[in-house]
Amino acid sequence: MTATSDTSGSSDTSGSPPSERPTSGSAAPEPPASAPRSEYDEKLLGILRSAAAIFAEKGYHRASIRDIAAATEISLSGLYYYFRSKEDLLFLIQEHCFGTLLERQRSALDPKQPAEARLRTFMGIHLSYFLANRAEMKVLSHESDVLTGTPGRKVHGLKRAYARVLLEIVDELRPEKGPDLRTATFGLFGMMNWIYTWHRDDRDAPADRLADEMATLFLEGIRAPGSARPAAGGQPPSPSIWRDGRR
Amino acid sequence: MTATSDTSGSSDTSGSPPSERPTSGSAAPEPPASAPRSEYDEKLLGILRSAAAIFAEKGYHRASIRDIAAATEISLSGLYYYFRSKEDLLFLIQEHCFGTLLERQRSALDPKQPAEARLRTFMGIHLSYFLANRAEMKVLSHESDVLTGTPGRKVHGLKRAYARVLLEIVDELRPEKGPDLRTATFGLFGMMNWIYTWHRDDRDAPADRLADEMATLFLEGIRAPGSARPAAGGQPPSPSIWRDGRR
DNA sequence: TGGGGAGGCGGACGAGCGTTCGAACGGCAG
DNA sequence: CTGCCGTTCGAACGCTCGTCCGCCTCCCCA
Repeated sequence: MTATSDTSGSSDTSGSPPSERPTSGSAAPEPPASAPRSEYDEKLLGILRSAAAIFAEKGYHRASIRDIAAATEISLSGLYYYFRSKEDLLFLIQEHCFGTLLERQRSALDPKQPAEARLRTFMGIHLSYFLANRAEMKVLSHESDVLTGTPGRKVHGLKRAYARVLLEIVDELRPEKGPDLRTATFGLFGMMNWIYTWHRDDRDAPADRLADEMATLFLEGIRAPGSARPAAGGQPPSPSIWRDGRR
Repeated sequence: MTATSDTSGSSDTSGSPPSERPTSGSAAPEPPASAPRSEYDEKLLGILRSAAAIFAEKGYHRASIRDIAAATEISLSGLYYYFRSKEDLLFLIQEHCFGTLLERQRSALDPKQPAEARLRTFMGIHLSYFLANRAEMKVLSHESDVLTGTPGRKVHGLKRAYARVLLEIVDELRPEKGPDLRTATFGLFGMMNWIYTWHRDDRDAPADRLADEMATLFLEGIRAPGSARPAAGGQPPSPSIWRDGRR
């Protein structure tokens, strides 16, 4: 695992208004999670939150900076004091979310615990963060391939690091001739990440119960003795109606 | 279940170039799936396919009609002979895909078979269609809330009907005090639909094997005796770093 | 008291967007 | 041959977008 603990390095080559990008490092060792921070940071965080909500609602490309200006009550041009471009804004949101999530998992997971307990911890944190920050997570899922160049690579790296955490847990859990590791792990991710598609606070269970139910389902499933016997009748190859195979 | 078998009704109020929208009804009883169709239909289908690929790659809003014109080698204005607007184009893609998928499931599922076999059939069809028409499915997932008004409602209805098919199967499978029906079903959908995010033909299993592995995992999981004991240590409520609960 | 920088704003710019219009082309019916 | 109709196109319209420029207002510190 490459030491991805650089606080702000690489891409921040220029110097926007406040010399560089000020204190918002993702790996700073501040113990209490709610430090007062500077007024600049406060405001930036507020902008990120509003922007995430708008990106989630309308999609990144359809949302305009003017929309964000209206929501934050900052003028169009005034916003550019806080980020360099619309892409930069998206990057800040994605990096902040993934960074926070990764940090939380790492500090909560105890390697000495058995894999099952770690799986439940992981899922609990993942789902509660997901449901608490739904807009941000939708942006994370939907606009994952918008960013290019260095920022894109940075977010991609965070994502891969995050996935690796779960991959390792699942790998411990997986019996000899169980399902394929990637299939099981990303299947589990799908189960969790699909949530923003259907979950409604007023009729579905809260995060911790969802995590429990999904964890149980997954744990029982992955421990299947041999396999639940694929059952004879699959279905014929059935040609695509899209005229050809569409690859 | 409301009789949602109307062939094309409601929204097609106007009359675009060829009188109305010609033969492409989703419930027409043509037995061989590969009818030659008219030249107009051929060309429209080709446009839909190209457009879906572009929408999948760049996202609906970022993709321009000019992009589609370039891909199809039809002039910008010439395209408007085949659809009324960009939204209409998206609608045609979504309706076609959901309609095809739903139709296939309905004709493949035999109510006399046990629930487990039906689950495997459903998953096999779903996953193979997904992987064969990846671009279209990405569009279906990503741009599901772009359409408004009548077209939006129509696609939404297809989606709900499709979900209901799986909901009913899972409901049969689910034991007394098993997981919540919606959680289990949409968890399963998530497992399958997340695929376009990670699956790569050159390293991951093909659709039918994926379907088998996921089905086994799910079947063993949902049949868990009591439950796999939620294990003492969850995690504390842990306040969102997004300053407040972000609801 | 005065100078300077952080923070903010109105207004404009060029580019790209979806859509439309009127004209042209080719084959078939009269 | 003449006229029509399905099909295609070039060129433009009006609009919204991201971004930038210059100017203003405060407040802090010397």
